[in-house]
Amino acid sequence: MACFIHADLDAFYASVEQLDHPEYLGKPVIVGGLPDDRRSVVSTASYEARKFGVHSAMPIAQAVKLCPQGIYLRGNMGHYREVSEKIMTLFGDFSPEVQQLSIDEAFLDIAGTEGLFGPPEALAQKLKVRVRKETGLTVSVGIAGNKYVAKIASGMSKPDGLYRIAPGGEEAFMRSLPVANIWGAGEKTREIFRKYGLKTCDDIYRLSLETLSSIFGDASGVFLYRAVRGEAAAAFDGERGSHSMSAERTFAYDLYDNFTMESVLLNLCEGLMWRLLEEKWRSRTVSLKIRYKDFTTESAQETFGNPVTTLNGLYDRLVALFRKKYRAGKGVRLLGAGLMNLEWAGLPQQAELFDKEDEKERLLEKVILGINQKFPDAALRRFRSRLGEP
DNA sequence: TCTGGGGTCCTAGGACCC
DNA sequence: TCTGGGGTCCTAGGACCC
Repeated sequence: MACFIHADLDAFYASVEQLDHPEYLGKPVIVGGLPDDRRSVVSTASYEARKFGVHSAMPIAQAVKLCPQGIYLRGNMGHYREVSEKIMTLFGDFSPEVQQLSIDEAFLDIAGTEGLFGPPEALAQKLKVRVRKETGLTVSVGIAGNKYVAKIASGMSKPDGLYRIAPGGEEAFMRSLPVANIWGAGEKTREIFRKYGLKTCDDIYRLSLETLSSIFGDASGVFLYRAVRGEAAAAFDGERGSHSMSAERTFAYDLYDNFTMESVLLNLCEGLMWRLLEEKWRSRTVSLKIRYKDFTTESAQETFGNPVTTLNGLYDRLVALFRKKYRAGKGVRLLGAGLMNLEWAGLPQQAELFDKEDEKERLLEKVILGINQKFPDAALRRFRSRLGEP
């Protein structure tokens, strides 16, 4: 019998900070930015902070108004990743099949583990105790016959909860919920729900697949049809399709100057190139993102015959896109760069793809990109001068 | 109170080929 | 002589998630 656990750490970043700084315990902790950081948003709010109405994605400035006595932190992603890895390893002791969904949540396939850990609730209880003992963190757990329903269940058990949907009870469970509980239906979709007077999953359940598809489009129609029946979501299964990597930066104050903006693009390229080499990916498609001061967002991408092999090559392609796309004089609040359709590049390359000069440049760049991880400013200056900029 | 950063997936239209 | 149908790749924009 199929059985899945969804394990989700409670207010992860804020909880880690409270563990590292016991003086924060019991206090409203808001990770995402300092009170004076312009244009920052809340990444995670501790449960104490949520009582004031502070929640994820809220602008820091608004959080400060709601909760002036809060402890505001920018956060330390590297540290959170370390803690996350430790917990994911621990999850591996309870199931051979752990599917990490994000930094703070994972699915565990626990079919056939009964002999070792007892019934699913007993396993979940042991897992919660171990996470608490070894890290001090609390985790909320959902148990169901498929991943989708397990995820909904864990969300309803927060914080520090445990919620099991009995086998076969998935459909009745989903139908009993308001539409707000549907994972995968965000603000825009909820607007359509309101427009059609759909308040509960049962309201959606009563609509035919044809009706749902005509209202929400083919893919979303099928998704909703299955979701309210408590059926597994394709999104959580199967092998991932195409990969991409991107980097972007929002500026505290809008930029107008091309030289400054192209410096930023170079900076973004360095980070991407470093990761591309580290993670052994290859890409032929470069993308650019510009968000103007009025929040309108434009993007451009171009696919080339040959993959990106050097920082110089990546920067040249990105700047060409930028010079074509940027509406001169408009204030820019965000610039982004990306590499799409990544392919595994771990296999030996065909030598003819790269000429000798290119190969020399790649080796030099790799060394400098490495240095850049430690001394960002020095490396940036050096590259700018190499690129012949003023 | 103006709206982060890093991802995935979907849609619609165009180019191109058979 | 007035225009099919399917498949694939590409691009721009959007919705959504944590």
